[in-house]
Amino acid sequence: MTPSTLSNVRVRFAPSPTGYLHIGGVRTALFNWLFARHHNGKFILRVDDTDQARNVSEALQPIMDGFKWLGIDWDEGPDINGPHAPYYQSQRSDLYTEAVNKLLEKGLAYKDYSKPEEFAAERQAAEKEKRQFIYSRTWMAEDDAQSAQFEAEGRDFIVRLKMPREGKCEFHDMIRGDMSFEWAGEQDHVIQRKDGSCLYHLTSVVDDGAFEISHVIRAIEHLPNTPRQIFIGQSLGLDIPEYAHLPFVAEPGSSNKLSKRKLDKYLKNRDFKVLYDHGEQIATQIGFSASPETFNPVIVDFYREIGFLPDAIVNYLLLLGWSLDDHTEDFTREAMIRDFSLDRINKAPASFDPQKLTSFQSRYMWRLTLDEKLEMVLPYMEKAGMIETPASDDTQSRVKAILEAANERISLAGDILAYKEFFLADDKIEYEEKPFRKRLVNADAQRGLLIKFRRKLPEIEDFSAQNMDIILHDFVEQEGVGMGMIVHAIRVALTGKAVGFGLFDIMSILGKASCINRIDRALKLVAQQQ
RNA sequence: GGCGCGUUCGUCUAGUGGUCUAGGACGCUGGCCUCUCACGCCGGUAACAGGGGUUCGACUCCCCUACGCGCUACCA
Repeated sequence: MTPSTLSNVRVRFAPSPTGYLHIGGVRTALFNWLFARHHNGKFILRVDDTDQARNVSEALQPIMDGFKWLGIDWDEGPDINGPHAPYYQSQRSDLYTEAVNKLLEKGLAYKDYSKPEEFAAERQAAEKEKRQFIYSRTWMAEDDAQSAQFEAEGRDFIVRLKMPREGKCEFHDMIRGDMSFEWAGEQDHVIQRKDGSCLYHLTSVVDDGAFEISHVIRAIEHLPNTPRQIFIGQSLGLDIPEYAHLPFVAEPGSSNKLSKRKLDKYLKNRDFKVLYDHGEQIATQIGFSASPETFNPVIVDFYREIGFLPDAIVNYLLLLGWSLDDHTEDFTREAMIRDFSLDRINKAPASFDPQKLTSFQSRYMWRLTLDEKLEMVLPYMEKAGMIETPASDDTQSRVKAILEAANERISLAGDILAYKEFFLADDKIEYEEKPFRKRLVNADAQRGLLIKFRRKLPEIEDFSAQNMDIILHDFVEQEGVGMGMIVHAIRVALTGKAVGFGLFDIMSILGKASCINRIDRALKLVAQQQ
């Protein structure tokens, strides 16, 4: 499919205002967005708020913010409107009522005066006999006279679709091919409640028609709903859109659908655990600006909070159910818009893999320039109280030096918080117990070397990494020992840690005075322990 | 129960009847590099759900079974 074969592409994503943006929803929205952009069409956001009465804007904001952060923009929708406003379903009820009336007039829907118990009894009887349930339409009123009669009995009505009971509904799915469903398998679905409010199938079809939606790209769970929606659309005389049903996103290591109702469970999921713990460590240091309920690896806020790059997430999600070929994995926005096509979407569910997402994130992070990294990292350090706000030039250059030295060790912006020892006063360093004992307390020879090395420091003028490299190598050569004999002791004395980036970088960033102070203090603490 | 969708390494996937002793990526793993960690480099592990057809030939087409998922709501 090339842009020239399709014109006037209009697609939509219809989130309900839940207060957070779910990762599966992002993927569906992304595919819609990509399809629209590829065909120079429009991507529309419609708010599915028929249920929620209040706080819609509050619950919608995080969703719109999430999309904006991810760089998924819409051409028509709540905050910007467009030719078919309003974009809130709660504000379009007149249209739905009108549609219901039209259906009623045409005899393609009917008022049903059954009481819920009566209807349920019929259904249960069918279930008991293990036969398919087909409503008897006993309480169906097809004209005013019948209605009056039922109403005289004190009955209320709801509106049901008068579904065909023979023949087939056939349609083409752009991902799955030709579909065929028996009409007999369909129920007389309710489209309007007793209180006049309308149900999803009706509202969705009416709005798709009103918005002139050309392609409905949505999750597979809607596939069996399609016949009844086509029925509604045809009954209303609307153009039927093309359909494309996406495979769902499954939980890590499982074929269960990733659900927004199982947030708590996911915190315990084995594959999510590592990511979550990593994130939590960062979030606790900056004081959780995301709400705890949305701090969850199935929600976009989580990733934003701890310093993921939107491009990494989008690139990862793109490949969850879609591929270009057998080797291309990195896509710029331009490339994905250019290359995206519905016919390369997979049919099978794809399970969400936090590890692979993380590997995309790392790659994207590493590609950033020093200044870009600085920009990302500074807010985290400020929020954690590690540096002053705004950061002085001195601080910024120290952070840059750390960024350069740490290099690939930083995958998320929040990872910078692991280097707080460079911003602590020399007498505030905390020593990790095990390496402190192993490299200093219980290592007489190493400690001896450290003391010797310490004595040389005051004479050194040039504390650059290059020079410290030369000096230390000379030192071990003179002593006739390997680097391993002294390096660990110095590192522990300077940073309190067993692991970290290159020692020469550490010394250079810290500078002469700090190095001396920290070694002296470590040595003093060792003496106290002996 | 009925209807529908799906099933290639642990995971994401390539594969559209012969190029497949099934390719790539993430993960895991052995080694190298090395001041630790990370990066990088070289190597390894591991899959066509099962059974019948069709065909000279099937991962690719058809059927059945199994398993998974969904719809069957006055949810979306």
